[in-house]
Amino acid sequence: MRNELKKHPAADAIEMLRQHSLATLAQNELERRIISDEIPAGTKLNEADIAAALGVSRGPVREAFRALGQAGLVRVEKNRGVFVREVSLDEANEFYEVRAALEGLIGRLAARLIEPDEIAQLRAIVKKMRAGDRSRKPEAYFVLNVAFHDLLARAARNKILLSNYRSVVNQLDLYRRATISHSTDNIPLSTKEHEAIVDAVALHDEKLAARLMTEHVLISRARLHDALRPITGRAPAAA
Amino acid sequence: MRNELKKHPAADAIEMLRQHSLATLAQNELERRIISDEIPAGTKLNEADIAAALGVSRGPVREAFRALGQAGLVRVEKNRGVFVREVSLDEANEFYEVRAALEGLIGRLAARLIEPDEIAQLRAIVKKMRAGDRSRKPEAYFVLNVAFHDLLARAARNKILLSNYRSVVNQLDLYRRATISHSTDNIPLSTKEHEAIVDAVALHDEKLAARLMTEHVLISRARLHDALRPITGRAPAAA
DNA sequence: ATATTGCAAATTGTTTACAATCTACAAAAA
DNA sequence: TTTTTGTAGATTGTAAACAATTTGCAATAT
Repeated sequence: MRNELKKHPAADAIEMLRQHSLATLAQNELERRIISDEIPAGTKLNEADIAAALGVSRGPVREAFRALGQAGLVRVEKNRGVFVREVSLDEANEFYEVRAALEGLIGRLAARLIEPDEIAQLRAIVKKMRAGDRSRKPEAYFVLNVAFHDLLARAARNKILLSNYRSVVNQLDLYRRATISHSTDNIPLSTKEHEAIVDAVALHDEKLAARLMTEHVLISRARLHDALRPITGRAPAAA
Repeated sequence: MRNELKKHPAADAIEMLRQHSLATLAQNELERRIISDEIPAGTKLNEADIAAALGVSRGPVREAFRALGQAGLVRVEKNRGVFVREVSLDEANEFYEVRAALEGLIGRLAARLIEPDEIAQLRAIVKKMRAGDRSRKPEAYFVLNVAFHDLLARAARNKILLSNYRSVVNQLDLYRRATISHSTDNIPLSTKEHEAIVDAVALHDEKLAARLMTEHVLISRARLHDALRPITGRAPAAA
């Protein structure tokens, strides 16, 4: 048996540097900035500028670009540069369809496999949503909404599903951010749906949870389109 | 209006080189070799060797590695190298769950949007499957099976769904190839399922098509596990 | 024998330099 | 004016050089 050393506090930091190359660092940092809308959709990403900003050379930045391109967060055009991806209305509709299917599976698996403490966490989130209902603070609600859905996605205990789900959500957010800053949505109704979902999951009712999750996504899409129609002036394409 | 030149035959080749950098070329070539099992799962990919084989420098190869890593086809370990991804049995089960959900959506959308000529193509594929039924040629059947499912995925007319579907299938194949070379599966039964799916899609019965597709995937998984149990000696984890 | 240590070679990570392409803008031509 | 052409600068694509880490294999110690 190998000599096991007691873990020193600094070991964490060492392990961090051990696994992360400059390319992954750059990738994580750019992903964070894109998802947080710090760098808005359509922005051109200049290699030299980003390399300078991160204090690295262009090589790692180019590697990060390739990964982000595959993740669908940027668009790479040869000899022209890379741009933060812009998601069209049609693409957003397609993403919603896929997300609805994935959330349906999440609902079913979560209803089957969720742990009691996770149910408690879900109820806590919904409680906060209800509390903030009157204030209608969109960004606060948005954070809670992400936490709610991500917690459920983790409760499904399927890593592949989780990563696919997160990928779809990230790309879909590129659309939402670009249009309205995730409008008021109609928070009270959405919160009621969340409550129904928690109840179904807590009762381990797989079919109901799956159905409610799928419907919740499609209703959210419809709500977003309703909020959008007065702006664009045209009805979104039918699903 | 701009002066439009008639398209010269060589224009295609020029357009090819115009859009593809050496990095994307390397990515496509490696992806092809991995998916075709020319490079089997677990293989270590040496940067210098691959660069030399493709006649390029290491830079583009490293960029390709990053994209393939994000696509889930290779695993990147810092300072150790990149390896063709190995998909475990547990991961394969997770992939099957996700694929079942995606195929369900594909069945529903295809039933809604499929064109007559596509139905004819589906029937032609199934006919070939039936013809080859007696010979039980696994690799020939495998090709037809891929064609069948990919055609349906395209018929769903959702680019996002299509790319997600293909990504899942590619990664799932890493598992199948590594275990048995996609066994005899029980081709007659599988072909019957395909026929039922075509009928449902041709009748535009969305609910039925969705259900049949989902079940088809889960049954395929069960069949693969049945074929596997005599080898591994243990029952696969429950879904 | 078994485990540990210490190089040398191989491999990966990163930077730097160079080549090719695009962009912007001015000059010339229609 | 409008369009075209040419050129300088900026930006991206690729290759090559350098630095850091790992790996394989002796030599040594236990």
